[in-house]
Amino acid sequence: MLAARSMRRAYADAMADYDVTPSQARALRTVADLGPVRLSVLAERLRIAPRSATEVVDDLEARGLVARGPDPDDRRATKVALTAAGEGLRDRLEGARRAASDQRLAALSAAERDQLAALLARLVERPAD
Amino acid sequence: MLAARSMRRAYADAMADYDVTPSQARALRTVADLGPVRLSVLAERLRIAPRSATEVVDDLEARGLVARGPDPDDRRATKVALTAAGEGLRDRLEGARRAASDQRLAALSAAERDQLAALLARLVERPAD
DNA sequence: TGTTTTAATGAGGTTACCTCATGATGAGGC
DNA sequence: GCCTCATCATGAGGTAACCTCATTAAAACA
Repeated sequence: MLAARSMRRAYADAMADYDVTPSQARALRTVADLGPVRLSVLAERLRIAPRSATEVVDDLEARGLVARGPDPDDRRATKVALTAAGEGLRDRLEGARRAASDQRLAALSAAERDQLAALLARLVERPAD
Repeated sequence: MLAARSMRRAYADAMADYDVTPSQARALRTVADLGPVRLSVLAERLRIAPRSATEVVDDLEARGLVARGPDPDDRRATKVALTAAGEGLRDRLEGARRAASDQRLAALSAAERDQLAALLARLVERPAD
């Protein structure tokens, strides 16, 4: 947990330059991953209430990073997609994240990194038994 | 990060039965670790503003888990210490935490756990260069 | 056709933080 | 010994990121 915390802090520091809150960065990444996505699906993926997703999207939209559009399959729903500005920021954030990650992981050799990844994967794959 | 998140969630679930918020649990652990401690030191250790430490301690004190007392060395300061009830709860929380941890780590052999611990320690010991 | 469900959002609340101001105390200069 | 300045906890008031519940529009079903 110590290692994870220090890594998360490194990520947060890397994000700090870009004037997005952690919650906005998470939402931006998720929208990028899912493509044009319904608010309710986004909420589920972010593990927040649908009402809260509305707010995060409001913020991102106000910053011009995402855009709301109609869902052709359901006129009640709204689809959220990245704008060009959103994609640009997403790429820069991803780069910063990767740089922070690489810097940390430089303490280990390639073989050790693989070993670590394998061990952690074993921990994760454990279902909720 | 995935592994850490799933572990943190397991911890949170384990805590959920005991009617303390994560921030209270953290403060309780920290007070337990530091013994009778000044509010300002507690704040620093928790990485929150001194004013915020006052609030957390207010909550814990209202629940009878910690008690404020004078600092013999400085009459401006207040020292916070666990009560008997606080120690009891701390022990129960620690037990739950350990149980959750053990359950997760059961996916690995003892040798693998040692290996994992060693690798993570290498990541952590990296100073902020 | 009418009822029920589902999608997003308005209204208002909570938690865990924050900053700034204040009163009491301690510490250094002279 | 007194004066100034720093430091301790806390009052007052604010914010971010969540929440629930109520509402409106549209879809699904019977």
